Amino acid sequence: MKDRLQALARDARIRQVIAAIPYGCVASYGQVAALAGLPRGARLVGRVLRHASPALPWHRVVAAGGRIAVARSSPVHDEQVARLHAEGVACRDGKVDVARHGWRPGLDELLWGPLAFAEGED
DNA sequence: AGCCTGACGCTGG
DNA sequence: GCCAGCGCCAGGC
Repeated sequence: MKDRLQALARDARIRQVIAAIPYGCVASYGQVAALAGLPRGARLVGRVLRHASPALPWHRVVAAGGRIAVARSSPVHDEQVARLHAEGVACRDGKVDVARHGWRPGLDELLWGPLAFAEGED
């Protein structure tokens, strides 16, 4: 039963990290996982996103290199591109310019409160 | 217990 | 720059 609780805590951390991605920025699955304390948990982030509430800024999570993770043919893909575009993040050929919109934690967190969300739990 | 699957990531051709 | 392979962590059956 404890495993179950740990799993929930894990997912919660992941959701919190995603929620912490600033408007107009994007973070990779691996980055989110790492910030959640799960070094090789990129796939877990994907699992969470699949079940997550639409209230989460899921569109700010992209694959490595700024690539939109879902298939270009998928309606979800278009949805994500639209949402990103809405906040000023341009998508070129299913990709986001990470150099320009990539989330670089440390700035905000350093100023507003260092990853407080990624600690408390456990 | 074992095998398949996945909104991933990295290396190499 | 696209595709194939292989590694990775969990969950569903």
